[in-house]
Amino acid sequence: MDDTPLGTQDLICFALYSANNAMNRLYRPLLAQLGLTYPQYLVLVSLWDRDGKTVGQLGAELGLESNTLTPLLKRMAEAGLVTRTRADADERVVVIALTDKANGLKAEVADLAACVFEATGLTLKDARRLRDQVFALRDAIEHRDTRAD
Amino acid sequence: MDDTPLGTQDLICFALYSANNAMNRLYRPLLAQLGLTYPQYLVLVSLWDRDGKTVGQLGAELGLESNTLTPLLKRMAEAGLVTRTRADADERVVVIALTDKANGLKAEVADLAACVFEATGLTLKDARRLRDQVFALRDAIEHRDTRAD
DNA sequence: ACCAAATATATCGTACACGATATAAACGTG
DNA sequence: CACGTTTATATCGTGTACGATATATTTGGT
Repeated sequence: MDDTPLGTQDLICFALYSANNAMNRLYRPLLAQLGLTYPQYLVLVSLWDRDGKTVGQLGAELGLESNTLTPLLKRMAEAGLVTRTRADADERVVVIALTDKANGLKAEVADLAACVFEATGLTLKDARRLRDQVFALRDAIEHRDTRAD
Repeated sequence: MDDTPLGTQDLICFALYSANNAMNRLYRPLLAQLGLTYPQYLVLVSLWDRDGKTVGQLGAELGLESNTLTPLLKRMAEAGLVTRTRADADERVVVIALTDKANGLKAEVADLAACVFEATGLTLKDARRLRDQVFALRDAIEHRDTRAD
């Protein structure tokens, strides 16, 4: 019927894709000064909220699985940022805990996050609204059976 | 002043990150049936709008550079989806053109895009508004001198 | 016409993401 | 208390992204 000549600039998925890439390009050099990557930064933020999460709990929060998290956490452990310990109660579980070195980065990371927020040019209110809309979109596509088979 | 105990769920960058990951997880199995990855899909959409773009033009549109595009386009060429030709006028430039095989995917890709849009659960109006807000955020962080030195 | 600077791709190394699969520990039902 | 099932993490291969760097072509000033 309609030819729907959709260009890349019309797609909401491309908006997310290119905005996420741009955000990474903004974060990368700042985090590199601290020896961190973006997902490693997320792990720190998550553990500063509550330390001692398991790999599975981190994955549930960040939307990642062990195939991504295990090597990432091993790199963080090698860098002296976290410890990886098998739980006593259940030997399958690995508990991730922050080191003093990681806790020492807290202030610098807070500055960096403020700097990034300022770069968005958004008011706190607008940022919250946009954030929640993006989360809602994520949840919509995550919890949907595509029924494509 | 304030300790701002920001968790991952408070960050707009994490909203973008996790929504983009979720979008990829939605697209991936659908595109895999057509032998495509997500950025390869973007290349097709871009070239369906106007065929015969150079690597640099594709990069400007998609926000990527030759370090990402060159291997990606080589894989697409190996898969028989595009041709890569040095321009006569300027031998530095590589022109990317669609093959018949790529054009044959147009209808299936259109179905797929419609399916993804439906999964967002958004009205056309809301999707456009959100898309433009996300693009605006991207442009804000892209065109800002972080002045972090 | 020469040659330094600019431009367009390409190459390389690192670190994600992810589907598929493997391994090992804990659990449950008989 | 055996043993199949479930659960938690790990491993592997592929394909991005990206900074840094390399290569090749073109351009511009003299």
